[in-house]
Amino acid sequence: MRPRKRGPANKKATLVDVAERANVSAITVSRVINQPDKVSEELRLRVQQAIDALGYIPNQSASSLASARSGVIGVSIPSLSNVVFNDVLSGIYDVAGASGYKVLLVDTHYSPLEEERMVRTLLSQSPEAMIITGGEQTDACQRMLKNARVPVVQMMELLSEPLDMNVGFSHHQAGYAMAEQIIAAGYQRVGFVGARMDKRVQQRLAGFRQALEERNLFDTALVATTPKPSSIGLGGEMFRSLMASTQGAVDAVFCCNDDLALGALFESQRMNIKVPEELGLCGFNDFEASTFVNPSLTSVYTPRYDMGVQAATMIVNVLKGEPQSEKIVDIGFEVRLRQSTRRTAN
Amino acid sequence: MRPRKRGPANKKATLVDVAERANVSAITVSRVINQPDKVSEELRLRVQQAIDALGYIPNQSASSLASARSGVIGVSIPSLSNVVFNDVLSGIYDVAGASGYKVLLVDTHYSPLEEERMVRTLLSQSPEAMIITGGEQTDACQRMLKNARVPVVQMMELLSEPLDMNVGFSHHQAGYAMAEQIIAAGYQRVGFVGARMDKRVQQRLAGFRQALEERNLFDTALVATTPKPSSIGLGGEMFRSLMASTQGAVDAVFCCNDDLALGALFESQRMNIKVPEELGLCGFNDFEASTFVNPSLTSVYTPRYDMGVQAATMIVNVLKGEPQSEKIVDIGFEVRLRQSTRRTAN
DNA sequence: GATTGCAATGATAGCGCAACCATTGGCGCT
DNA sequence: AGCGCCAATGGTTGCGCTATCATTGCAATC
Repeated sequence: MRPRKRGPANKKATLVDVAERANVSAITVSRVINQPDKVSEELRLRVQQAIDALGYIPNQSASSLASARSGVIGVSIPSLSNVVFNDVLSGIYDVAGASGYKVLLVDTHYSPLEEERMVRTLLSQSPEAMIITGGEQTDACQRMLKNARVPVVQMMELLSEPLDMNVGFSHHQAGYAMAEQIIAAGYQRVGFVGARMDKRVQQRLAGFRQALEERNLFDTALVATTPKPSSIGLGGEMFRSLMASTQGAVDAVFCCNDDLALGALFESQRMNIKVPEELGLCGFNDFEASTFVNPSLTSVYTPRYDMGVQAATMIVNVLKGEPQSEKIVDIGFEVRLRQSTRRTAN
Repeated sequence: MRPRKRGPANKKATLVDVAERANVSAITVSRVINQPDKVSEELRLRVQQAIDALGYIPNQSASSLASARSGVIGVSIPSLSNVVFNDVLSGIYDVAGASGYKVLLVDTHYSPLEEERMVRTLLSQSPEAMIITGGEQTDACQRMLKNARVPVVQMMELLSEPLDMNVGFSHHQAGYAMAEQIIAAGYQRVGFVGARMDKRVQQRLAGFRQALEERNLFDTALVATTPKPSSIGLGGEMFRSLMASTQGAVDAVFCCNDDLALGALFESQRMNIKVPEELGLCGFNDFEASTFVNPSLTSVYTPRYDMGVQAATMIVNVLKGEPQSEKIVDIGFEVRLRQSTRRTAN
């Protein structure tokens, strides 16, 4: 390599440049940045001055390489556009940021193959820990994660055999609980509307189905699903088509999330179907709108922000070397009954 | 440093390990990874085999350090929980991902000081480009960005003096246009409900105000603002309190975004105020719910996904060395009139 | 048949930083 | 006084990779 040109401010300043200017050794500059209490007040000020004067910004690549610490937590989620992950990410960012970690985020578009590619990308950044979604990684992906020898949290759902740590709740139980409540509210012919149909949605459906089967109320004809991504518009469409195909032989509908449920609710208004009197309606995740819409929408609250906080906290604690309390955390859920299932008659 | 222990798989595999196993030089392995066409078929296969066998994952820190290319685009947004940025991020991620760039994302919580801190963090990762939000960076922050000598896109709004590139639309014009439409629909006493009141919301308000003032319709008493973050719940509260404080002397309300507007709409339903007959209502950003709610909500559509795509595309083109068409792109907006301002009488 | 050109591969030398160990000097203790 | 100790600072080395410049061998050219 050619000797570097030494023109004026030709290149970004390095540790050595700062050291020269402050008339100290490079390692002292490094200490000023990373372990300021190990440096005398006087030197620290002198060095800080040189840093400011040169506009020095440490090169994290070099630091990572030399110290084997990147300060990065890799996070993989299946969808950036699904609002559910916003809240989770907020929790992760808040905790990670407060502990000085950077978050490198990737979107797998609900594809295990893309997830594998993305995890490889993340691992090449030498993250100190990983937070990933669910448990449907490819074998190769799981192997990579194990070889990486960093703490891993799988979040969003409870797993029977997590790779390492796990925080989530049982989507099966949640689906079951919601179904029970619908029935308890007096509805009998309960339909299901589901989109995307990823693993977690399937589990909700399974829970729902079990609750109904136990009471001999389950009817496949009342279940409508699609691999398309959820949206309010889709919820409306699916609702209308379910009502048509069943010729109204449905007295309640459980939507696999609140987008669909809101769409169904708005559509039912246009169809002049009275909710909750003629039809019960409920969703999942409890978005803010569900509280405020008229009638307010029954839903299953999922502690998404807390889940993100929990995931990041587990990571940070392990990285700090603190004793680990729990490897698996059930963050729970909460059925929130509102007007949309409050059948007055019956 | 001590000689590294050579136990079995004691450490993660390196380029050299792969090279030894494949019986080639290290640089050849590097080529197999980065410029496969420069290596003969035979060697390429042999090396690939070794890579797979060892589960080798390149160390991006070392690569960045040696090549001065990180493959990272730094992105700074003011809020992770504001859904508006979801769409923008989706666009950025789609384009960046397709071009092989990683995205390092930070959240500044609408604070210029935190933004400065976060930009410093981003720059320490040697990003090849930066995408940041708006133009209210601190002086120090702007200086850092200039010294970094990487392409920078400021997005979300049009700036008179962008640091480098700029993509957005005029919030002033958008506010003005919406106000014009409200008036054209026959409303006269138009209120404004705004939350967060960041620069862009202020510009919307300024545009709104100008349109009303030009017609002698502006009345400060009808403007309600708060620094709190927007939400549906807040929209309901602010609407109710505006109606109370003005004793109903308002015949339309422009909310600075759709969260507030939906909250206001739901609240108006509970207050038995007929929209659009007794009251016109409109929002901003055009969330999906606005299309489907009853009555459907007039709003200003903002091309958020496209804006993300545009920002990332500009970056990628510059990085590719392609001739740059435009440094400043006005991505536009579109007033979408719906039922909530469709006054039947008058 | 000698020359040129190019494709394929290798050797060497850093990139900027921090781990490690060494050195210095001052302090408290017996 | 002599010893050990610790705080403050520095010198050297190497983290894992790629830019750069060889080197090799072979085909195409006249």
